[in-house]
Amino acid sequence: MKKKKKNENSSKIFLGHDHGVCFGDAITQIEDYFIKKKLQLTPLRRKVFEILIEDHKPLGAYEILEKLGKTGFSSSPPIAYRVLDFLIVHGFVHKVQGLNGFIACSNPNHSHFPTFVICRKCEKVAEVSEEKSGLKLPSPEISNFKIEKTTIELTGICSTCENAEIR
Amino acid sequence: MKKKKKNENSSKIFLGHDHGVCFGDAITQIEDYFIKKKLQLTPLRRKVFEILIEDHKPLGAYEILEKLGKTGFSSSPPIAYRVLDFLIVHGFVHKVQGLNGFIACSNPNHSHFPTFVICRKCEKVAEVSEEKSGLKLPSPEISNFKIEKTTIELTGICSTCENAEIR
DNA sequence: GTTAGTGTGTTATGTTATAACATGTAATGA
DNA sequence: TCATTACATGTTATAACATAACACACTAAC
Ligand SMILES: [Zn+2]
Ligand SMILES: [Zn+2]
Ligand SMILES: [Zn+2]
Ligand SMILES: [Zn+2]
Repeated sequence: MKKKKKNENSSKIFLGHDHGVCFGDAITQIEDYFIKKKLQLTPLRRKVFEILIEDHKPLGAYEILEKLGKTGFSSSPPIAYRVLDFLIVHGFVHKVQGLNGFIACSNPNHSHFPTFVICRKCEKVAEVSEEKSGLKLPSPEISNFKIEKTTIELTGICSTCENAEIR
Repeated sequence: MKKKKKNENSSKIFLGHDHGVCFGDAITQIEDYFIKKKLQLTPLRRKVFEILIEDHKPLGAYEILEKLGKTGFSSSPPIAYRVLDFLIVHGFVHKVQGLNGFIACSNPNHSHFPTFVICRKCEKVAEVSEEKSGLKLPSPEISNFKIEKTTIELTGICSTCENAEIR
């Protein structure tokens, strides 16, 4: 039998939240991953991840630092940038270039090339998987180029905000 | 003698330069566009565009400022950022987010959603059109989101650099 | 118990971008 | 004619984002 599943969601990528994992799940996932990979999920790293997963929207490094400071950690810039780099390398955080912000991955624990859909008005950001976005990358052979990392960000206006616009 | 067709390059997007318009052409194109749209191609705007088209690679705002300073213009930051914004709005320049750099458009004068292919080793950057990239954006209706602007950047290693790598 | 690797902290600095205000010039139109 | 507007450029100061370099503690390995 054919699956219609995919298209059900794809018609409203930007509605609701496409939060594959929610708070508890996310913490469990990162714990498991760190154990499996023999990495240290230190209090600092855990805190930074919690800050990001909490309201699951992009935060600037300095916003994160402020929150860290309030919970007893150092709030000097290298602290945040180092931990963020680490979490990015291991796929639990992405950088949203267009906002100079950092966001918890919606579907971590596997390598992927996500698309970020960003409403310029309400500033909501959705992470959309390759399948759902309908976006297909060029095959490496064709482009004669080995893709290691992608930055794909679609900025515009979500239907909610568009309907609310007067112009 | 026939002219080489564009798709001859499409199997090697990243080789040679995918420079749809070269220096003279580019200047002519921007002149025509500005006249048609009744915009002022002032000496400053022209100079910034010339700087970018000259070696057609991404330059930082402060690199551009330095070059401006050497030719008698002001070299205070707002000068560059304002002109760059203007040229971006009118489609003659793109920002390469991954490099905090600005690059002259390879195929200006029409609206498009280009892909930038960036070699992390030689730092060459190619602007690839939607057709050539093989990359297809989700249709607006499907995503329930009106795309106004895209940032699509593929970072990795070009075949030339890969062949030269020891590892 | 020395060494190497890792994680966090600190100070200082580098890089990228914008806010706010000032001046000049040309077109518009009471 | 002379205000009004629009626009282009210039200046100063500062904001926002990011990294270099060094210090110190902890642990595991040798
Ligand atoms: Zn993700
Ligand atoms: Zn919105
Ligand atoms: Zn272009
Ligand atoms: Zn290369």
